[in-house]
Amino acid sequence: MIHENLESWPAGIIKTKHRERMLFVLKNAAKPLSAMEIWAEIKKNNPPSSLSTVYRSLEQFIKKGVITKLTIMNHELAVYELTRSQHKHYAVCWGCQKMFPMEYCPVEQSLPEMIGDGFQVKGHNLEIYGYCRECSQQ
Amino acid sequence: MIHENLESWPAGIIKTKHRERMLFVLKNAAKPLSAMEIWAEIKKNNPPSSLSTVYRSLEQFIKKGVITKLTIMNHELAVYELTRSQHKHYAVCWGCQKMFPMEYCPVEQSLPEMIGDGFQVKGHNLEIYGYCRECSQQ
DNA sequence: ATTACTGCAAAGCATTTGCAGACTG
DNA sequence: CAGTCTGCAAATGCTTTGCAGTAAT
Repeated sequence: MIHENLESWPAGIIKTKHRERMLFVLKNAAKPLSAMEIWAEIKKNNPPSSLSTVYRSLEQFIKKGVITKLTIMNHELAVYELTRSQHKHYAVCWGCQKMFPMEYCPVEQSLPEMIGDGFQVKGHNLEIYGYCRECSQQ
Repeated sequence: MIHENLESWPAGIIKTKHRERMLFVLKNAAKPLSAMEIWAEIKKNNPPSSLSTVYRSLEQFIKKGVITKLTIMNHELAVYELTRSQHKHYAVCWGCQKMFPMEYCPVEQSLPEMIGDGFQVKGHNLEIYGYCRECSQQ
């Protein structure tokens, strides 16, 4: 078991065991997690716990900007990740559904020129689709 | 009422009144439509009709590549649009939820260099978020 | 003490599925 | 005629909500 304390706690959110665990789990996740995946992790250390609590806490974190909710094309579940100062995009495999983080963001530098009509840009979401190395070989 | 015949009918899909109407509706839509919005349009001309038929036909069209399903961040509904040779992206307003089509795609030219690890790119999805002119003035 | 969080169970809602009948080619 | 589509109703599955009890400040 790893030490779970986070350096700082987001303002305006009451600290509980479950929520500490939630942030820890997301912080160490290699990919965005669904509510049920987060719940499964919490249950290991903090039973009892309920899915509805996870959803309610997610809602709080999202409202504070700590967590970002992603809805991936052709996935029915929503997934969640920590809001990072340097955001990531993912390549999603149509074969195995795995998500591969990408470092490069092609949108950043060309955004301003894209938007006319007084649209005030606050952020963006980009997903790449295709087949990962394993799935494309089959 | 406008003449509704489409120039060509997608191969491998049985032609019915409902489905002709579905494509017509999507062809003339200014934005991607949800299944329920499509259903509402169909009902005007072809009652009776049912939502489940719309979903089943959408599935067929998607499988043939005629229609593309989009899942927009922070919208709970999926929306659908005709698959166009020149794809579009949308700016989604956090205020009024309206979707504004954008002509420019910043991803196209820089895609190849982004993907390592043998990931075979088949497509992408990009959404811009923010506030439209009306909503940002409030 | 007051306010907010939690578990449980039930409700909500978009989407899917089963089935019998109707339509397409 | 065979195979597919359709409407209706019921089921599914993720997410939300109500409520009574518990924990946090």
